[in-house]
Amino acid sequence: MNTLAKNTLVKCGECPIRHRAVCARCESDELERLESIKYYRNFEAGQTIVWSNDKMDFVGSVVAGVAALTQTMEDGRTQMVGLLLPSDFVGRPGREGSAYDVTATTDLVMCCFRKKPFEKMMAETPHIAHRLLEMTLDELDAAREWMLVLGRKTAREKIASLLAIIARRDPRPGLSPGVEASFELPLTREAMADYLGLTLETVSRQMSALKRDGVIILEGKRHVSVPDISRLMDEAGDDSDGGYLV
Amino acid sequence: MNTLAKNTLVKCGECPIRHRAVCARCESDELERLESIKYYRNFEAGQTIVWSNDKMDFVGSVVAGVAALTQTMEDGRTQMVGLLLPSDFVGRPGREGSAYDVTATTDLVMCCFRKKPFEKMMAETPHIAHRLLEMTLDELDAAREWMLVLGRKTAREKIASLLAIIARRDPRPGLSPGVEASFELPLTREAMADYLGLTLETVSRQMSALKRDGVIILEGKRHVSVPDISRLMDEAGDDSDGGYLV
DNA sequence: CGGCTCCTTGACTTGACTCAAATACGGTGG
DNA sequence: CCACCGTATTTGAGTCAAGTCAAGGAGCCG
Repeated sequence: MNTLAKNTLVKCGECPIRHRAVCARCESDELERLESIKYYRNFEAGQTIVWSNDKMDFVGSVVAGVAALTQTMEDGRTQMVGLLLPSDFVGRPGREGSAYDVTATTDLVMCCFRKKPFEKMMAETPHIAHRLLEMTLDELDAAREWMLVLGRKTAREKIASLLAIIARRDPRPGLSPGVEASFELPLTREAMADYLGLTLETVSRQMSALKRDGVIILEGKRHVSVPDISRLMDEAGDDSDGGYLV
Repeated sequence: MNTLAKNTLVKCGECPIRHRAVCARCESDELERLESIKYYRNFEAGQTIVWSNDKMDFVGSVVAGVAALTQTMEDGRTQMVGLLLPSDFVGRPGREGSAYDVTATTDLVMCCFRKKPFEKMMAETPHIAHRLLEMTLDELDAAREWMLVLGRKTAREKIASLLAIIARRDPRPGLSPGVEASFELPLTREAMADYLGLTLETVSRQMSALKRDGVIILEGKRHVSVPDISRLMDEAGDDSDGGYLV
């Protein structure tokens, strides 16, 4: 985040998410056109980006940081329905409001496009529409995978699944010997609970249990090291990648 | 189903899902091209249409009947991750295999397109790609709504949510006075359980409870009548449409 | 040194699961 | 038309995983 100071103008060509975001397939002339309708916005951890049902006058990409999509019932029960990491897309072209609350769970930088011009451009440049279709299909797959987690896994498996996903998307190699992955949790215990359909007490207990059983190593509350990734995958219940067949 | 006999050739112009399926926006010349690469297939209730990870050489639309997408863990736990009703799309352009098992839960008619020609056509006709994007975004919204059901609702609310969804998508008006909706369940108790992340016993108990409390009227195991839809919505926990505002 | 917020842990409760049986229904063959 | 079988469903009794309620602890900042 610190590398992208507030209101810094970044050339699309130098953008860190250039090859993964909705603009991934654009040619340089298309990028120029995008540059003319884009602007950056910064959000602090905890800040709401859009409220559910509010009118959105932009769409955009997460450049740095993590955001969450959540749904809330009248009595306050809430469920996170999406976790947006850098390069993920926010907003739905062709619809006025947001269907969910969008909240920054860490400090965040968004690359925003004014909505009308973006929609016009999408209609005219298949590269953008195709990439957005591809990304939406990927998100649909991720949502469905998550339905299995929510519907059928135990609390312990749910926690392990979440940790495995974060470890996979943040593939910093282990620092010390005997540590295969190591990362900072971008979520509070409560946010984890909202993602997993659990209470925060249950999250805390299962984190402690995984630590006690040596599946993870906790340094402070948020830093997680994983000595053996395939062990973690086993705990998650999807041992399809248990190590065989490379 | 009976109106579409096996192997009957149907002109796209006369197709019952013409205006809702992936072909909805096509012009008549595009429809002709689609007609040249399409064929119909019939499936019986319970039959598997594609196995997870199997190669799919077609994509297509459900014309009549209901199909389910399911994921299964090694130990047999299964979760339904999608319910495909007429006009819904099956398969993912640009990917070899299916990510899920696709099963017919009632007798079913599919309009299939050979995959390669369909992909080629998609690249050339924005009408199809745009419609598919729109449908995929709708499915993503539906999947996320379902995540709230799976993660945060009680068994009783889950059942009520499922019944409300089916009642909404099958808007046959009530036959008798004092009945606002009435429909045939396209799922067994076990399939309902797999959709809702419950056991079939719990589904059965909650169906009995809703019947006892007068929320629904059961005739036989599968036919459901709803005397008061807003009551059912209340039971589902999303009383946003409680009846006010229109 | 309070006063936060976030997290952990303990004790008890409960909603949904498991195991087990009984019942309904549709179809088949006599 | 009826006896019989297999599948789908209902119902009961007991258990357990996760929830609720209630204290504490840890780190951080003014």
